[in-house]
Amino acid sequence: MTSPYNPAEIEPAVQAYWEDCGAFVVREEAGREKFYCLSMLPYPSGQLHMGHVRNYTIGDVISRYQRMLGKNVLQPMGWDAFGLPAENAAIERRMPPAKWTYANIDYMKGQLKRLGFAYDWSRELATCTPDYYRWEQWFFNRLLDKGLAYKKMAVVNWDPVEQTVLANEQVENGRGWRSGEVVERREVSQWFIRITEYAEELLRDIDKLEGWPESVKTMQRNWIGRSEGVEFGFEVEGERERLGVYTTRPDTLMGITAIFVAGEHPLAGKVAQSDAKVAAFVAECKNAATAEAELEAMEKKGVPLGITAAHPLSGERIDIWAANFVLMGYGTGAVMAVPAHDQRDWEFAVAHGIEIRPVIAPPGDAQHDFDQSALITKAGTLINSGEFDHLDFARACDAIADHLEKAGLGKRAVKYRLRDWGVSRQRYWGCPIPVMYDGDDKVVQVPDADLPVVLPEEVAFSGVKSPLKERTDFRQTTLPGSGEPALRETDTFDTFVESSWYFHRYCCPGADAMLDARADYWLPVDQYIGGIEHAVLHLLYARFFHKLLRDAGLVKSDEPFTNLLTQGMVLKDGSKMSKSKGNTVDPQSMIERYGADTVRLFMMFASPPDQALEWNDAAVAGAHRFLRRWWQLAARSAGDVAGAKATLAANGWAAAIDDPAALDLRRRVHAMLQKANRDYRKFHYNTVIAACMELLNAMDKFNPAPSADGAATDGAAAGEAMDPQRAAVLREGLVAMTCVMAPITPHIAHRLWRDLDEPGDVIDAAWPQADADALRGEAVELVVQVNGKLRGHIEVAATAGDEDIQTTALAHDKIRKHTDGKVIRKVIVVPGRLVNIVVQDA
RNA sequence: ACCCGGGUGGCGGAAUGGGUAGACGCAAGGGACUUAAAAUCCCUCGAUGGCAACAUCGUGCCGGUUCAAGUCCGGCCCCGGGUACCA
Repeated sequence: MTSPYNPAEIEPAVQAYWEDCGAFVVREEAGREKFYCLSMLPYPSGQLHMGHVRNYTIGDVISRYQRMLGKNVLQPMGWDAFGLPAENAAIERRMPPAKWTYANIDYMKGQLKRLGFAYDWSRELATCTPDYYRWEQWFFNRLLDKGLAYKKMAVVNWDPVEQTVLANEQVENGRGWRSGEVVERREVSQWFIRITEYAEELLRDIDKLEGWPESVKTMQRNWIGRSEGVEFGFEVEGERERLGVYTTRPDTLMGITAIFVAGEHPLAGKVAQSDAKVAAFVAECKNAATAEAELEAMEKKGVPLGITAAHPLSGERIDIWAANFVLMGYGTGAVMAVPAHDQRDWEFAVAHGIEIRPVIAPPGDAQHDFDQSALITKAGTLINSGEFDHLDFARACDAIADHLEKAGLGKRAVKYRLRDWGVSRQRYWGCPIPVMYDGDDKVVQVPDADLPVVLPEEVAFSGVKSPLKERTDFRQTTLPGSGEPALRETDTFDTFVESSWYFHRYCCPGADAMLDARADYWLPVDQYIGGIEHAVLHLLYARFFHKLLRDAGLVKSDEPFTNLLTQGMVLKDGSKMSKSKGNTVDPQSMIERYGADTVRLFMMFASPPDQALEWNDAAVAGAHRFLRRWWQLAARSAGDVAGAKATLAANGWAAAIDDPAALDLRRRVHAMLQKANRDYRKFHYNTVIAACMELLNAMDKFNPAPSADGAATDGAAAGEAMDPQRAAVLREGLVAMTCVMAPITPHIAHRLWRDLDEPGDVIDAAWPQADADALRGEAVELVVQVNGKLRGHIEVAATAGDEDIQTTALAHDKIRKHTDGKVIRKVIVVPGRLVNIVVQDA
């Protein structure tokens, strides 16, 4: 027990013990409360980075804590193994992506094990294995059956570096999320999944996600982008079809003084055939589309088409313009312009001399200068709108919408910003989309019995173009039934498809189906932990997929993640750790130097999980110092305390202890427990650790290390056995601290638990509760204020009444100094806290 | 522009539903031990004035509510993140 703290010896031994007894392998147990704790699975890039370590430490602390609360805890881990980096690495190293990926998984798994995470490795999965993706292909067949997956030509975001299509979610500021290159627009035949079919439910159910951060919910709401409005048409001279527009402000209908259509709008195209100026503008819009992203604020440009439309209510002739800011992809590609009440329309109108016609009076008596800006309000009442004058916003919208509907000119409509999910990728290293094409290029499903469509792993991979196109053994196949020749699809799925259901599959390892009944035992996930960067992408797709699975009868719940914790970034020198910035710290070197417990402790101590964490080498050493002091205190506090414990327990601890220092220490032990219990629930591990450090400082003073000359600095002389009562109280503190620290630093806790003669393993110890009796002191210290300023402290009996407290406070020397010669107006007593004496000059 | 966060010592960060601002740790300074260094231990550590006791100021800025405001209310400023011609 006197050996120095040596994590290099302790940690592998404890990990081997856990592995040998299958400590973290779990089964479904009917009637026992379950807890499914999930961390976002890593991409096997080669080695863990600090972001992973932080994410997985948080998940592990939560899992181990929940286990000590008595729950049946599932904490799985796996690999998001398909994706582009494997292809890049393959080109660089001239090895197949599969080989590179599996080698990385192997190495990173070793790193995770070295960190001591309590994973059930028997459920491990890698998304690139046919065992996994065959069910994805099977499910795609179900989506095809239901018409929820379909193929269409579409203008797509084309990443010129990655040579592939990107989803809208993967385009950031007009650039590819991974390549950072400006995205081009191309028309390609693509596979889509009908997420828009679920837009309403995905939006509505956000309200159920009480355990999610508000920020993430807001981002998802904005992304889905629901709006309510009216769709209606304008009669256009010389056109049979009406020109449809969509508006969320039908109340401003009488203020329309122009109509704007997109450059790609058919009407603009038609006029362009005979009008060179319009033709030039349309061409400019098309070219600008590519460069659009590069221009921070593009100039608002437009040309008149030289044709007019009839206002649906007044019949007035209104000019139609082509304008570069109207998007063909949203609404109808045409908008009504109300320059008086829309800032963008106002700017365009001012630049092109279009009439600004106010139809809303400013609220109250306010005046508005339409030469300065548009009047944006929903608070005014209508003017210049005939029969609709004097109506407020809500009534005007209703009345005008009713009018349009009755006249058959339009109808109320709900629109979403959300687009269907494009899942085709022109990449090799992904899950093959399980379809084929017959001689007429018609889509034919691969029968379930022929799944999986296996991706060939031994490939010569030299360039960016998918080797699948050249592999005739993969490409050429035959039609089911007839045996006629057919060609396989060579596109693969977006890797977000795999990561949308991996946590379902964790529940059902080895199932000879996509999922089985076990899924509903574990799901929904009780706690999900991951990076904020997935607020929309992954978390929206996963919610969507869960609903698809539900509607296929595979799960029962509506939402997959009950609670979500988004951890903050790991920073170094104020900016995010990244290879490109060259400010990374390798977790491996830290583990080798200090041990896993120190790295985990620092991660949890430096800041709360949802905030950014600043890496600090010196503070890591400080965390290590704490573990060493704890270890040493435990070592010199060993010895048999069973007898004293039994005596104290029999008589009631609080009543039986007569040593005031022991009584005080015991109060501190239980104060720590009270704080730890409260803060564990809030994920405030930094303050839990601070409370343990405080307790350690107190215990260190209670049983100090002998000084060099052999004499103890306080209390009993060195070598002399400690008073049994004191020893028992100290032991209680050490045991409590070991429990509380166990989820954070599980290796040292495991070893000390044994050394402290506690039964079983600390991973299964019952979570300790604070003893109210221990917290109740004989006396309490109160703060005394005069006019809100701190002037002194008094000690009163815990049972003292307000009268006594007041008398004691007023009698205090320092207080009298501040109250003498003054009139006492009021005395406020806050029980257990303070006394405030309000005085006034006489 | 809009929507979320957030501004507290030299630094990371604490502070139950208004109730001792700066817990805990890091860094720094001083001291002990040591031939020396490392390690360890002890002390100091928001600002200003004072030998000191102590006093005054202090949680981005201005104002308000209250016996009492980092915390609540109103108005601004700054930083981080997200979304943006969305009709």
